[in-house]
Amino acid sequence: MADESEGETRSERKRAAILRAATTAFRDEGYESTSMDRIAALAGVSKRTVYNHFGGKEALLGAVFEHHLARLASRARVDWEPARPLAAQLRAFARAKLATLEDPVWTGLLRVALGVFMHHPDLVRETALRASRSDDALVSWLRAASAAGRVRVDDRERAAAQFWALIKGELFWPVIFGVREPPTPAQRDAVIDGAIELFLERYGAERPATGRGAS
Amino acid sequence: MADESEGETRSERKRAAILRAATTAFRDEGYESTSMDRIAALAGVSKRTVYNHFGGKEALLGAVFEHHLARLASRARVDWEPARPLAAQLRAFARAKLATLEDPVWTGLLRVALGVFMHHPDLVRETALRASRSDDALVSWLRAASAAGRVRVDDRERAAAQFWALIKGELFWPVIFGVREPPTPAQRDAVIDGAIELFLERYGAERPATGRGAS
DNA sequence: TCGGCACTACACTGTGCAGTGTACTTCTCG
DNA sequence: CGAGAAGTACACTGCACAGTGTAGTGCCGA
Repeated sequence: MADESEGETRSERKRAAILRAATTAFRDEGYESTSMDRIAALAGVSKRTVYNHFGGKEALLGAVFEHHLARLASRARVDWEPARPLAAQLRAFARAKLATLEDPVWTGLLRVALGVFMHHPDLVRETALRASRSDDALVSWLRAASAAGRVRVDDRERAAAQFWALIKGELFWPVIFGVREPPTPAQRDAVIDGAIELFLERYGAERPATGRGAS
Repeated sequence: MADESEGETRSERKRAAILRAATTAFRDEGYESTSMDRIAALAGVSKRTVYNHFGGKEALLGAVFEHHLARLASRARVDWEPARPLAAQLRAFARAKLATLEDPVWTGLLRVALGVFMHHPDLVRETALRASRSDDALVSWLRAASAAGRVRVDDRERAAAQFWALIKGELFWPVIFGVREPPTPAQRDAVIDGAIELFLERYGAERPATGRGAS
């Protein structure tokens, strides 16, 4: 939590405080309903300082968003490992991506940011591209697995999209939109396993028997 | 286009005009950026009249949303037909649901409404429930198909969720969020076919090859 | 033709907020 | 210590807009 406010310039400390304050304010109150005065107060900083650090309200939201995006980007990635069962590797993919879901700060913030960016098609597109960069990792993985003869996929893009659709459609969007409670780890794994089963039934090339590989 | 402004009370005509104006205004400008004055002007109606017909801004958005929801709800549904191939029936499901995507008024409006409702968890839940009512139709369909021995599905809810996740994940969310252009009919059908293929490979019982009887 | 309902024009309140300008204080670092 | 960068307090501009009150006008049905 308070691990980023140590041993820095006064300026950097202030900046961090503002970002933290803005994060919770935006998340809890929404964008429009959060005033810059409130953020300043919450950060224990003068309003002027907020404006000295960030161009304006919109820029501040952008900075907050970037900040957390970067924070989350430092999550593990998955590489092709010939020796490991396909299901296990796919599970790792899914878990890594869904790790963001367990970060309530992020989900709340994303909700708000989505609402705001929705009216900024350019921003959306740009940010979405960066966020879906990780989706591409699965494409590479599929290429490797395909070369190794472990999956039979002609259209890797589509297969990857399908996999993510299965995962996100059940676990991500419903949570983002508040239609569903965040899943328990057990539920989450059940969905992931279901998705992997569906996926490998079609694309997997190694099916031994009733290989519902219990790991 | 102008098919709902005929032969009605003056009051009803005005009301319709307001709804129409609000629709385009909200869709084009977003919720916050649209003033009631602007809607009134656009509808060729005095601001006071707007307030006489609708409680306030939020209520107006609600009414607009309801209006179009009702308009779209008058779309075809799909029933279990033993004689028809599974794939064809599923395709009908998918097409019916995606018909809304071809209504640009609706997508634009949904975008805005999502942004607003995002801060109203109760409203979201209620509306989402109504909107996902149609998902349930697939569950019933699966029950019938299962009883007829044409599919082997234990968890129908999950299977239905997976199907919709496949469809929406590739065609719905990306369009709503403006990450992707609306698909051409050809692209749309390609995705649908891909989803159906994946789905039936696992759940279809009329498939010759990879039989996983197990039960 | 007349009564009343719906609509209009418009002024007006009240608020909330983004963003700025400035004189003053505090911190930090050489 | 001393200078300058950064922060503070606060007053203030300007605006946009939701929502209301009212006095008058047009419309529609009986």
